[in-house]
Amino acid sequence: MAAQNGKDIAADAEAVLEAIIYLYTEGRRITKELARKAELTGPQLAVIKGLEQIGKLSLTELSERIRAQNSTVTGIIDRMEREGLVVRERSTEDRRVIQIRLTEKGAAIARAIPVEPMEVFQEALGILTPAETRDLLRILTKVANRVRERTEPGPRPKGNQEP
Amino acid sequence: MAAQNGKDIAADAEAVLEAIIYLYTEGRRITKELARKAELTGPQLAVIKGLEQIGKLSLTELSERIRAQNSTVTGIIDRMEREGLVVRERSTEDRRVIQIRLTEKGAAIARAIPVEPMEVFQEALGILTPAETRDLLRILTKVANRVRERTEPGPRPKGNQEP
DNA sequence: GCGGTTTATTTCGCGTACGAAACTTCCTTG
DNA sequence: CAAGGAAGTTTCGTACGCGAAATAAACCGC
Repeated sequence: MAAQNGKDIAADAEAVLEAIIYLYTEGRRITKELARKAELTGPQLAVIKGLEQIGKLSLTELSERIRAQNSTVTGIIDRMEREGLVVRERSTEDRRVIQIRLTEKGAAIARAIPVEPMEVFQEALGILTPAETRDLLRILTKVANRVRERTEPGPRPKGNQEP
Repeated sequence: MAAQNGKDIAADAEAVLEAIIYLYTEGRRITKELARKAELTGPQLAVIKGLEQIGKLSLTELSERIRAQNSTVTGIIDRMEREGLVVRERSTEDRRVIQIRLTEKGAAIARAIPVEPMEVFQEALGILTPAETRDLLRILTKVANRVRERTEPGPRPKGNQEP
């Protein structure tokens, strides 16, 4: 029951990071491959699946959903509109917002792709025992919260010292 | 001690994935911010730190180190060479390979950036008990190996069914 | 109802990121 | 040693991905 020294901890941190990077990039790769069968890119598949579930989303809502900046999503929607997969519609209530919805072509593709990208992970996580899954979630959450604390010191994500 | 049903497991998988995505993207964000202080980008910082450690690397070795394709790294090195941070040298033994090493300017910047991006994670992992760290590593490795099995079926990563 | 601020989206410039094809050099094998 | 393949790098085309600035519409207080 020797306590771990600094070197061990550093090595473990490195290994954990390795694993996280591997899982993340592999997840992206799998999503991309899945999308390719429908002539889509990864982000485009995420958009189509999001719209299929909700039906209609503003550009900002879509951005939050796929974790990207608005300026990025503008480009993605541009290309998808060019391909006839989605349409932009200006909202009548608030004329600043653009609603995005699937065309019939887009909806058909959404229906044709059965699985959520997430499912690959669910399958992999399925080999863990329930206790392991619980532990994993608990420990990861603990680490994530710690990182969050360190990187979001105050309640203001916008203000900074030089105007 | 009821067994978890499918819905619970799906929710857990989603939450685990959330945490992994969060940790990964946050890691990138932190690296990027660190790099910005030296007028670098994230990948450029990774290159400089890699070269500082090893001294000299071929483009392919560098690609593996920063987990990117050769064609991507070509562009990164182009820009870094333009900025006078690195130089390309054709190997005399094997004239196909390009060795990349830091210039004095690049080395100075490497010295000026004290921390490994990794340290933020080590700090965060520091709040775990040794047992938790071990468990985390063990479980993540188990999941990663499972994904690896599923995605690398045989010992030949190149062959496929249509020639 | 006018000026000032906020919110939603787009534009712009730059830097990855990837896969396929081209190019050069090296290495086999007949 | 010549033909052919393999390995290392670059080029090309396309698609993110981000932040800063621009634009347009809504809101707010008075």
